[in-house]
Amino acid sequence: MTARPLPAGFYDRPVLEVARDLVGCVLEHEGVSGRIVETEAYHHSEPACHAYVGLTARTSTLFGPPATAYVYRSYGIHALVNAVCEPQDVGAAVLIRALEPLTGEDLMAQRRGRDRLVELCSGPGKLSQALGIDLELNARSLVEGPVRVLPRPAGEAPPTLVSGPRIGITKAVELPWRFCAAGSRFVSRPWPSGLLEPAGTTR
DNA sequence: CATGGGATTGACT
DNA sequence: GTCAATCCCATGC
Repeated sequence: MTARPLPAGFYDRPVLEVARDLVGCVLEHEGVSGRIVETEAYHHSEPACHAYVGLTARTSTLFGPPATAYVYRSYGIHALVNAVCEPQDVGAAVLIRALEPLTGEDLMAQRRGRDRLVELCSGPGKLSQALGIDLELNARSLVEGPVRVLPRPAGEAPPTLVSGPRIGITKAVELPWRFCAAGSRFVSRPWPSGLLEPAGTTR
């Protein structure tokens, strides 16, 4: 049987909670899917977030209802996928940064132009390419699809998390708002050894 | 209307 | 380690 997507209420919570809880869940688009192994949280109160500038044409999705996809173009080339969180009028989202491929690996490899499993979804630009997600899917529902997030498969234990600074930003670099499945080889970068820190022991 | 800066990736020294 | 590709959009004149 096919799992039902996470309900909208899952996203209508503090973005840091959602970022942690999304690790281990499954991102799916048209039969191609992967287990989420890396996320980052963004909130309009801090300058690394696009929503920091307030409501504009670009950020309207972020300030919209939770459980929608915020997809934007990065560096002119890549589409980055986020899950909008918190109530309407709060600009907050979780960036999906890496997946462990689960289904549709052949199509992923074809779209990516590479066949090594670890190179298919180990980065936010890579995974959107592998899943065939582009800017047209911005503002679409993550419950209704076509891009959906499914709960952690039944019987699967919640992953142990490690947290650390977010990648590739120049502002608010000190916030430890990146979350990875401990030990996963599918994350976008190897974990900095000095920053290993079980998320459960951080507050 | 012109400009500049990216929540990245892959190729290359 | 360095660096270019490439385009959306916020900002400022």
